[in-house]
Amino acid sequence: MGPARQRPNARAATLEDVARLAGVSIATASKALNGRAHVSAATRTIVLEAAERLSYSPNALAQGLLAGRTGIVGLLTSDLEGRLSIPILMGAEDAFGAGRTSVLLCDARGDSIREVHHLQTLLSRRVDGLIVVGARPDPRPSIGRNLPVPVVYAYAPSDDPADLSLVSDNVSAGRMAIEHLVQVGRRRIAHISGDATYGAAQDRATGALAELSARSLDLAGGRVFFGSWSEAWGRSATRMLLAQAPEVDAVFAGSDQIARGVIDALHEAGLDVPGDVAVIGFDNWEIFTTSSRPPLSSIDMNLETLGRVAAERLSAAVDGAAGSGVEALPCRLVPRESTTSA
Amino acid sequence: MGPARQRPNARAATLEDVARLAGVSIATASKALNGRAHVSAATRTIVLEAAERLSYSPNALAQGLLAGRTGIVGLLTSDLEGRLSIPILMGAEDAFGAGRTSVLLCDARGDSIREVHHLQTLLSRRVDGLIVVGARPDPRPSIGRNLPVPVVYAYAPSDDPADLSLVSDNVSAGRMAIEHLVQVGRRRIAHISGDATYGAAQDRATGALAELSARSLDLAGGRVFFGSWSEAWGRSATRMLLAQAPEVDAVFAGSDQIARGVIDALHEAGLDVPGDVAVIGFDNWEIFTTSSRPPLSSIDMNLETLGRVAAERLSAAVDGAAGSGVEALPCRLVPRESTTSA
DNA sequence: TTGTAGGCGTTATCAA
DNA sequence: TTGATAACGCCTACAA
Repeated sequence: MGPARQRPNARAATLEDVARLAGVSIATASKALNGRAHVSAATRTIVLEAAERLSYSPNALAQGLLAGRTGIVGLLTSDLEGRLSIPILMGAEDAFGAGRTSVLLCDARGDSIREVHHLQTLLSRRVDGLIVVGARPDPRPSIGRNLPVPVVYAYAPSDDPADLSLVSDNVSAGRMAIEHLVQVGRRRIAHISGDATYGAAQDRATGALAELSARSLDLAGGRVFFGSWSEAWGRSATRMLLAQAPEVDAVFAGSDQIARGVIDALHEAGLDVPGDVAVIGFDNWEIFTTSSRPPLSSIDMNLETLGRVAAERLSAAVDGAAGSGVEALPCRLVPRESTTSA
Repeated sequence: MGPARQRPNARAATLEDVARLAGVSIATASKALNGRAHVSAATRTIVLEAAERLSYSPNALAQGLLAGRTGIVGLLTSDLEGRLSIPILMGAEDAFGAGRTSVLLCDARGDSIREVHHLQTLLSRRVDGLIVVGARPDPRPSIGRNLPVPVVYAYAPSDDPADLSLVSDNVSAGRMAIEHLVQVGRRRIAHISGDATYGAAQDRATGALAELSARSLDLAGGRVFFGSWSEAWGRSATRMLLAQAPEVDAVFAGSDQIARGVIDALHEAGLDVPGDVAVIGFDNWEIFTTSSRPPLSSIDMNLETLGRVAAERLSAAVDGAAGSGVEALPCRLVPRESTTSA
């Protein structure tokens, strides 16, 4: 019955342990610890000391059972690399406020069976909300209506318009890229992008073409060079481009990897970046942008913001009607030396 | 009282709802759903149908409260990019068996205050175990003894020998790299690595030197080129190397990024890879190994295995004494074209 | 100011 | 075979 000392792997102390050590009832201990009124200062002090001695930390399970909310949100992803999920997760953590809400991360690895399985596990754990992150920025199957928790899709929108989806505004990002290149004095701008079946690739191209057209400029090379999201494609497309439009003075690449291939090929052709040709990438993936020669300007999709807004929408949905439809969030241009003014 | 249809955001059904719909007691419904004996086949069918109709899924909180275990493990990381945590997380998920155990991911972002905070949150949520993933492969501060749950450190070991740590066997990985290069016919091998303050860099170099010495070979360039974990360092170190030891026929790079810089500089010097010089990297980071020209041989740290073993050790620790000390797990060599036999 | 008691959803024990 | 009941740890009306 003496004061319990910490022992290796001691079982966690309960409120009852604290109350007993403090010589008060469980109810009083609870009030004291939660800062409720109707507790004398002396009693409060005694209880707090007892809790301290026992390293008491309240059992969040029991609290959750009672409160009807767990303070946990599920993050269901298919993003093997984690390069999408992690920033989104961090944004969500920030928005919820560290400690108040935790994130349960489940990777379905592109397997819909596993996804359903994870979904059921998350629902069983009574998460307060769900963020679904797709692997590519195109509509993906909804995980279902009538779920007992609010759901927000991030990066990849749901194919059900009744769901709420948050995506990057790729159209305006395309405009942004062109606008920037024009501002640094370029006029003969080409666009080398990735897989044409990606909606994001189409959207970026649409935005870029719209902005060019608004400025009465033509696309260098006469067409968008769609291919694959690889460095190799960036190289070979650039060779084709140089053959068709040797006067090109800027390239808007659909990804940072493509941009690296573009720069590579430009160097091989004896051209200087940005002296002869300015290059801007997409994704702002640091390992590419900073190791590139010269450092690569790029467009950041603000994934942290996506996560933050997802968290806000979930919080809003808990107490009120959930939104629906697709919400496009702005991207951000990060200028570096590859597009320095000539 | 009629059968409840699913409604948008309907509250989750409880066991009591199922029992009522099936016309049995809560106890019977529980037994039927859990496949326990002493339930008639007819009753079981009725209960299962009721559960199905209500999309019943048991409240894991209530189960956990009773069972004294939550089926959740915490993953505490400082790995901003997620390139360590995600593979480790996936390995752990696999080992636990999907669905039986979920992983709560917390990123401390290198901030020890935040780390303590996350730790308390995780303990409060009564996780069954904790995996701590450091950002760099050197001893890191222990999160403390006498914790009420078992802890395994992965990638970065704890500085307290009483803790259990799982790390990659960098020494034997260094031997492995040299052995491979020798097997493809190389004799004049150099080692360009990263920051010398990293224990892993030292270990890999130690292993490499030991293997060279065992084969009576000298290190090309006469010393290990320590620098930084960057492509730029790979390039400049290679230039120095070529000036000092133009006869070099292989380079063991301390990371894939360094290896890319090495290959770059070799190409600039008019040398062929692997024709003139073979190059092997470290980390087996796919975006680098496959986009490299030629595709880069590399050493994989088997992070999934690290996660899997961490999960196994945690499971073992739950029912029995936890281990302690540092356990080194083998790496794996992935050959590609950059070290094809000459 | 303090303590008693009920309930959150589930499982297990024991009686019917 | 079934069902009432007691936990698990916590919070909160309400009673003392």
